[in-house]
Amino acid sequence: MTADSTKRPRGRPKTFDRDRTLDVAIDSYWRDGLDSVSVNEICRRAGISKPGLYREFGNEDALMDAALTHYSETVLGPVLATLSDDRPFRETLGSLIDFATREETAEVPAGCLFAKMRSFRWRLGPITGAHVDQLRAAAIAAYAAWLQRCADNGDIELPAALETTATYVDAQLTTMLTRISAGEDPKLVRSHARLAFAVLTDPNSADT
Amino acid sequence: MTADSTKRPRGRPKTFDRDRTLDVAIDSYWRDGLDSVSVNEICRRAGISKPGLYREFGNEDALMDAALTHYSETVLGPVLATLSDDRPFRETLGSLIDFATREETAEVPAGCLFAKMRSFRWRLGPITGAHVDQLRAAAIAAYAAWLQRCADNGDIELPAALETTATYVDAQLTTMLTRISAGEDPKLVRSHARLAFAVLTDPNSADT
DNA sequence: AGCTTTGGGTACCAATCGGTCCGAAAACTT
DNA sequence: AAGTTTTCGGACCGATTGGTACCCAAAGCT
Repeated sequence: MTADSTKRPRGRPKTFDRDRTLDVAIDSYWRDGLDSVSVNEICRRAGISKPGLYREFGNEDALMDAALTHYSETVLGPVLATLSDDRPFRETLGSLIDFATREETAEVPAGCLFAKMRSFRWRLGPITGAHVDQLRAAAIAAYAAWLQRCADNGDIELPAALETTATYVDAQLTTMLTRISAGEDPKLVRSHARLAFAVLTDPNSADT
Repeated sequence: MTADSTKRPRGRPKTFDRDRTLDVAIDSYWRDGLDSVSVNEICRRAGISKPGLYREFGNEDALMDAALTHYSETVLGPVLATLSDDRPFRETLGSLIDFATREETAEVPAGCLFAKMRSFRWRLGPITGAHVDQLRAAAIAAYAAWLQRCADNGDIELPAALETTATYVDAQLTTMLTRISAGEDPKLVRSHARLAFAVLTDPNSADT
């Protein structure tokens, strides 16, 4: 049931390409950082007019939120979903580290748009800001569920309270993503990841 | 030999207070972040005119550099100097963590101006940027010397190459400072510090 | 007093920001 | 052909940015 000429609505046909604009916005924010890409710049890169963009998204806050929504559906969701797979702890952790230290390609920038938005948190508008908070809570809950399951399996031993450990994993991964985005050497960051997660992977003596 | 009325230079006497202006700049950059304090704002807060500031410092880059210089002399230097004290590893590490997770007071903002500049690195001007790079290298060298000495003493066992371990300590402390600046709970950050540095403080089985 | 020297701040500059007004353009309906 | 409806984008808005031209005030020297 493709729209036929008979189904054409009244008025001038729309030529604004929402998806393409969103792609440009995501890539720009992701690659260059939220604070160095203005609305003007996105319009320039997407080859659209500013009123067109504002008609479609409303304002900058809503544009960023739309970008985050699309990003979380296509990138973040799948990554967090792998936490539910029943694989050995070390294997899943390795996947997470690989994701966090992925090098930049022509198609996909390094780092993570969500991580960038988190470090930009206090400058975000109310819509995007609330969305970031919600996604952050969801990520930590996913980490917690994963860790709890691995602890129940005897796959790991929790080195601290579940909540503390989950936020620790979150903080370490976020830091890695930030550093990769900043252009640091992925090899070095991975070495640091091994040190940071040794407290989880190594059988260590319990101390005070 | 205080300058007497006889030693007065020609011309109109200077009323511009460089030290006070620098104090205002440091406090503003430190407390509010480099990216949210404009030159205009600093002039407003210091109660000086913009040309006055530009006559004294030249441009924004040089002003930031002057702020960083003063900060490194009064805050950063003393902290890194404690690394040369011959105290037990855990004690020195504890001091570093206390410094990094210090809560904000009326006089001293939380976090660290240098850490803020590092996360702002690619936006800094050439002068301040080079200065930050140099201070970063100095900090890592100080960490390396400290760790090497503790390893020689048998106080710790290096979990990785010296350079890797030194940059790891640097990265973890910087992350802590950033998170404290972002308003995170110091208690939680300190818990995470215990986890992150367990690889250094705990006697752990050497693995691959 | 006048001249020189130095420091002061008002008022401006072009560029950019997020955001909007409004008339032209392109389709369908009559 | 003449409306109606909808979307289009050029040109504009006020605010803010880093930075400066310029004129005047305040001092010592002659």
